[in-house]
Amino acid sequence: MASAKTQPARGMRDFLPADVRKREYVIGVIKSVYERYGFEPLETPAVENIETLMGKYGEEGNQLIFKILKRGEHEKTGEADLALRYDLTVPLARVVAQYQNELPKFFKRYQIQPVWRADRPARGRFREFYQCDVDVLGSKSMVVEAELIAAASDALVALGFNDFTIRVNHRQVLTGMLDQAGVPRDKHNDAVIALDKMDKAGPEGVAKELSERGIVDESAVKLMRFFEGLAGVQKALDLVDLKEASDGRLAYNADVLGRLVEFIGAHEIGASGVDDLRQILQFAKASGADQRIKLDPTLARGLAYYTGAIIEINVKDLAGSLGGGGRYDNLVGMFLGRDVPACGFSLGLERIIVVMSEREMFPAALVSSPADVMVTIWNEDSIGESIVLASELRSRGFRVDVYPEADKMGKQFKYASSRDIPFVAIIGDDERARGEVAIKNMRSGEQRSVSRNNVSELIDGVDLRARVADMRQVGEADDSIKPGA
RNA sequence: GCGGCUAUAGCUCAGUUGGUUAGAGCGCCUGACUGUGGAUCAGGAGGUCGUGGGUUCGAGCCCCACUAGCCGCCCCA
Repeated sequence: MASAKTQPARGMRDFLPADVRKREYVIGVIKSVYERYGFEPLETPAVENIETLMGKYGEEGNQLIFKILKRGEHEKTGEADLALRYDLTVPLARVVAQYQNELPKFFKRYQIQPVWRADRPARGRFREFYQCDVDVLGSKSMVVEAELIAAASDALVALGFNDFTIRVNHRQVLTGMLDQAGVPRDKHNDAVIALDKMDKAGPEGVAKELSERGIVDESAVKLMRFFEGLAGVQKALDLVDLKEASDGRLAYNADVLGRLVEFIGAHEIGASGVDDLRQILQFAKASGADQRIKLDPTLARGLAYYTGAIIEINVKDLAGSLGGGGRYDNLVGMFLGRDVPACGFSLGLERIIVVMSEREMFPAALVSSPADVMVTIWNEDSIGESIVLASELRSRGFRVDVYPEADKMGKQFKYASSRDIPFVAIIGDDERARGEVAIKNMRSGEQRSVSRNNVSELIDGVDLRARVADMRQVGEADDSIKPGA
């Protein structure tokens, strides 16, 4: 037999049962939090017309779109007319433009589906991956930003995260800062890319890159002085012994806001951006999410469609982000010809899973066995009886596996053991003669016989509803499992 | 797209300056155990050393290309 390549395509993955359980658990938690915020579900096709996607993500984004060649007689032209969706935001904008009359004035939707990018795979980065998006369309109010931040924050907390940072910036603030520093508009992109590397490359690295990207020294010095000022604030706060770490965060944000006002001054666009940030902090305070927020004037984000606030969530042990989003007030306009204000946020499922696995944050119940009870088969003649017993147990709510062959008892027990099934039911000749069934508790090793009607008495400690409820709870340290188990 | 590292049994890895028949642990299968898993013991299966070329009397080892994976850059969820 010829052995073919069995790996999935590059950057794509198969999900075995344990993987799927983890994924469904995370999706379930996120979904329930999103619904608690009044978001409604939406699904869109994997494939979009290529014009729908092209030009929405910037130059780099265009290259990373998975394109689908024309089919049939046009295939040989090598042209593409369809493409796999690159994110969930642009399809949403299309949907809103298409169904504007059927959707509510303020459309709050969540969408958890895969997207595809022809990117190079890396840790936490795949070519097919799930995004968990929430977006609000129809309002320019910063209440939207604050609520999205609170929802994403709640979702992460519900999954057991407590150390994430929600970085917030604003496209208009970036514009204001760069204008005030005297950076010409056509160099804004270059400057932003350089500034974005502040946390990795440090001030020296950024200064060097600014100069390499053709930002004149005078502008660069103004910018660097500002950011060194911010770093100084952070350093000073680190030295103070605060009661709560979040107090430092709040003090820092207040200070940054003040410095931005000062730096941007009367610059109209910039000042309105700073005002947005002020409001976001104010509204986020009401939900308590402000303690997670860190204003970060170096945050850039690559997607071309953002117009206002930009948001990104980070944890220390992951180079990339756990999620990101922002305001995109004129993306819908590209489809509709009339702007609809919008803002959204996306959590990256794969990255959340990478970090949760490494930190062993998944609840133990997740890796539990595929069944509560396995019914053995005594011999060929008793197969029917085993199936009847399985049906009885299933009707009582147990998850029941029937060993499919009349194998040696040892084999059957070994199989149940290897699958971590907690109870094994046996109806052998003796049991049958007495109208009983033997139940062995595989954890304790104890085995007892009871009449068929009382079987469930011996299968204790198993309650599907309790298990599901347990899974939904925030994972505690001693409630966790080994990754990859 | 760029730079570095890696690829040997199902898994984790040894493998000497290039030299007969490539090893270990774990796992798997069989038996000790005619109605019972985990522990122990005995035995067994499983590798064209990622793929393709090259150097050499001889390559798991050296060289080249390709593929896949990891780390960094770029970008991103």
